[in-house]
Amino acid sequence: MKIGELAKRTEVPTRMLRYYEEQGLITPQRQQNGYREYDEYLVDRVKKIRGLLDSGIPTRIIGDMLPCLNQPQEIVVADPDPELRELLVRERDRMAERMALLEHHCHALTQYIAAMDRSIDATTVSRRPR
Amino acid sequence: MKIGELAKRTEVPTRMLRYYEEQGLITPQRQQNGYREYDEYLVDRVKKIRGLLDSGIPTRIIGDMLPCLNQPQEIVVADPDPELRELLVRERDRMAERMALLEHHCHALTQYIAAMDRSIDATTVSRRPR
DNA sequence: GCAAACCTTGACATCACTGTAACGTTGCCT
DNA sequence: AGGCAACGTTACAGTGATGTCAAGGTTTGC
Repeated sequence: MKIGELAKRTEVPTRMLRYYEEQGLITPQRQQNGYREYDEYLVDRVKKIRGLLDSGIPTRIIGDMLPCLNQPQEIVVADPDPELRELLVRERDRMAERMALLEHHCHALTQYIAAMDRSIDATTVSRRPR
Repeated sequence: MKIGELAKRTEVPTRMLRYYEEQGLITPQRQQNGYREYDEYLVDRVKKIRGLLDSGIPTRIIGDMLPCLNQPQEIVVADPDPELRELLVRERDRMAERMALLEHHCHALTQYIAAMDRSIDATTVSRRPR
């Protein structure tokens, strides 16, 4: 498929698809006219890349991780590089930290919003004609 | 306290403290010699800023949110600006989304690491002298 | 009084986008 | 066949948060 279709299916703008290619995360074929030609399996791959970037993992590291996350179901690791394992553990722990933080701020915001709503309520009530 | 001490206590590099000031998130006093002088309460504030930035909130929006999150215990909202409420809800929802994503990838990574460990185990066993 | 440690501003670099300009290709309609 | 919209291409510039470094002033400790 061409870049536009992939963009639609992954909800990742074409601009970024080209960027990921520049960063070596995907390497589509080329048609004779120079258009990029994307294989089906890249749909999943792009979604994965987005997820990882959203989790704060830099492209450089994503490049190392992608082959790992490609494993379909039964995960069998060919070459259990201990250095890569270290990297993955570190990143996972950082993810966990970020989650905890997010949770905290999420909660704080929710409370504040609730307080705002109560305040709006009160204002309405006090303004009610008697 | 001076910028170095604040940096140490918050684990935020001095570069960033100056940047946050540039963005209007903190406004320290100045000593006669031009050195920045930070009040105690800024320690918490800076930590909050970091947390929010780590959650993916841009400084522009943090500026609007900070007064809200400052509320000590009993949250009372003076001026319940509905536009601000909208903003907060949007950001909170985005936070929730990001949390879900993080959780998913965290889980995937954990599984992969476990698979690596099993693989290492197997290798070790198969290599064990009989 | 001198060096190390700290502070100042300013400039340039990086990373992940994001926008836009300038231009080529394809598909469709009349 | 002409024309035009939709789609593709590269290339360069800008942004936001951050890193790094240079050149210089201030403080502190020996």
